[in-house]
Amino acid sequence: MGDAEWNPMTAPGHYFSRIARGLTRVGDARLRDLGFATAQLPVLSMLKDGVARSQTELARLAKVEQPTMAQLLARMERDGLIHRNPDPADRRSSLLSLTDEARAKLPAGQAVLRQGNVDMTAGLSPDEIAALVSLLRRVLTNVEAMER
Amino acid sequence: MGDAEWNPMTAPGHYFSRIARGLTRVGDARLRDLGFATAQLPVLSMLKDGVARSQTELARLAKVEQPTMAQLLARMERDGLIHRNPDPADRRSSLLSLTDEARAKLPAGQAVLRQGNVDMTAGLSPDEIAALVSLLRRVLTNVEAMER
DNA sequence: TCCTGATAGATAGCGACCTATACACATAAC
DNA sequence: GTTATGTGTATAGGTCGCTATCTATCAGGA
Repeated sequence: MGDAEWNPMTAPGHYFSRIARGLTRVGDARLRDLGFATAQLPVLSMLKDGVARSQTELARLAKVEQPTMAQLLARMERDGLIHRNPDPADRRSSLLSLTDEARAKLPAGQAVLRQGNVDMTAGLSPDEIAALVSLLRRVLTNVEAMER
Repeated sequence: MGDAEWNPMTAPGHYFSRIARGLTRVGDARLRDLGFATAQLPVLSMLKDGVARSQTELARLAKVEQPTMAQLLARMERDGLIHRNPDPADRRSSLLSLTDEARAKLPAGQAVLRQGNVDMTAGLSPDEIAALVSLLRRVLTNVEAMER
């Protein structure tokens, strides 16, 4: 095989990086007027309807490590999107919930991300989109298996 | 539609982020013994065979912004992977090239990344892999169009 | 030749991700 | 009850990506 000519830029793996970075850039640009960032939307969505959750729970659900979530939440608190209340059942823990401003703007933020998902599959038929999602799921399963 | 129930975690876009991060984590772990990082491989590959390139050229080819490449190259120089020589034709510019150590270890690093690309498509038929790459290319084209 | 606009790099500052580690509190085991 | 273990957060330190901005040099046209 032409392994001597193998180029990391044309390997499938690199497409994931470029697509993910591009989506984040576009998403952040489109969300900026709302005062949101792409990485915040999972948290905001998990706290909607008045649900209060702990930092660890949010990290687990959003699939990031706990210190990553700690930093993200610190910025969101700084920016007035969330606030903390002590967990009455566990003095180590705080429960996070949305501020009124964040709750009010959340639907618009979700709409922006939804539109981004539509835009990135422009020109793909419903069958092709379904095939893509199915393949992404299988690749993600493989990648998670590689981590152990 | 069930838009009220739309969840960013199950949107296609989020798969790209998780797959990309997972691939980077796995790649970095597998490359650590070699002293390489995933982000360095494009640079290393572009400088193989004694080719010397400028920082701007490397940034353009690797599809990252110039300051990103500047930092990456600074770390690589610190770690003894590359060195700079003044460009005789342009006093603003330096030409980067590989150190002997980096050149010696490059094939092993490329093999690690190649294997990662194989592992992440485990269980996919050649046709499915081809379909995935084709879909990724189309999505990337869409994402790049969204940035303008 | 001199000015003007393009280009190469450097630097500052920030976001989002990671690992490793420390600490406080909770809980189970004895 | 005391001890051991587990769990929730915090903190330190590092990589990689971005935008914005600055300086130095180059190159073309008046």
